[in-house]
Amino acid sequence: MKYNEAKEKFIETWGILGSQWGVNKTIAQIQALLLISVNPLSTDDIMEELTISRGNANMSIRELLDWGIIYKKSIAGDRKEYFVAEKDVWKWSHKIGTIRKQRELNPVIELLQEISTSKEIGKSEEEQEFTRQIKELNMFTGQVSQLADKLFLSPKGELLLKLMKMFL
Amino acid sequence: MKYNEAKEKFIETWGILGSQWGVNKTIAQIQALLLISVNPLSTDDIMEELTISRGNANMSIRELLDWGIIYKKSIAGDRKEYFVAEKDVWKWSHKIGTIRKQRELNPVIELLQEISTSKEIGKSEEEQEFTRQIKELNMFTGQVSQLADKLFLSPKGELLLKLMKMFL
DNA sequence: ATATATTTTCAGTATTTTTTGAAAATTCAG
DNA sequence: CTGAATTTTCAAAAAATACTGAAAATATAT
Repeated sequence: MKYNEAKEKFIETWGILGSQWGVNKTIAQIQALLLISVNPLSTDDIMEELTISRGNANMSIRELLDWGIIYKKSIAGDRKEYFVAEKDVWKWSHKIGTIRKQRELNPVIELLQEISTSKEIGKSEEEQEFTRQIKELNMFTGQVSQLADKLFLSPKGELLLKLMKMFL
Repeated sequence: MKYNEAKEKFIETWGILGSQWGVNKTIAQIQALLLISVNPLSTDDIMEELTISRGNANMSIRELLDWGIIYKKSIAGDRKEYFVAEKDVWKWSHKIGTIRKQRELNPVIELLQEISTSKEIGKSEEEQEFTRQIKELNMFTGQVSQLADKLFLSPKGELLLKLMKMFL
């Protein structure tokens, strides 16, 4: 595969992956574009490369900045703002993971916790089964969540590497 | 929190979580409903409980059957079909994980692999940076993917439990 | 076989999400 | 300041996704 085809396919595929996992396609594509770019890119560069509107580019860039997985970079003698990606896979995946866990998973975990400990749920077969199932879910998510936190805490995915060596 | 409120909130929250992660809301809600239900439910039961149309219920149920996380169950002397959820968290999350990994992640992994080993990508700074970044991504996804496989292979999440004890 | 119950399909509709583009706001050099 | 360059905002349009409901297909009891 030649460079240009590879680049296009990568950006396209990354966008598809994003949208399948609840990340807006444009946002994923901008990250992909910046990830593989040597130089900082301006909003206009990004608009042109992905053929998207200024509004879309601006809002998507802002979201990536908010996630902390791309940075602003000014270029001397140029009024435009430029952007670069956080290139360390571990760092950006860590950030995405942490933010999404907090925003999306924590509400669920909290609800499971609250239901698990509620004293107001009765003892009928129906209500018991409900509580049992919620508790099981609560335990499971608790475990996964803790493991994820631990993984994310270790620098540069060292723990991940250790685990790999230990178990594979 | 009382049972009815808890049940409603759980189903609602599970639906939201699903849609944030690329799973249709109705599908997630049907799984939630069946998960906490003592008895098998018919299509009509599900339609009524979630106030959705027959078409929607039918198609969503089929998808859950395809994923293998709910089962058909016939009730003696009743012509209707009934459905029960796979209640073992480990089993159903394993199935979802495996299917989504294969459908959505594998195409990306394969592309990264192909680009990583392409002999047609040149040595300009631009193309080198591209290859470097793709290789890093390839290594990372390879590691995560292997760990995931390993986790999913161990029965009942024993490995997960071991990891927890070992590291926390 | 026939009638009835049940399930499936899918064209049309509704809803949600994403994108556009132009106006408004901001920034900054002279 | 002034005005050109740049960025931001957001109402409206477009696109993608999900849902409905009724007709068609299928299954089953008598």
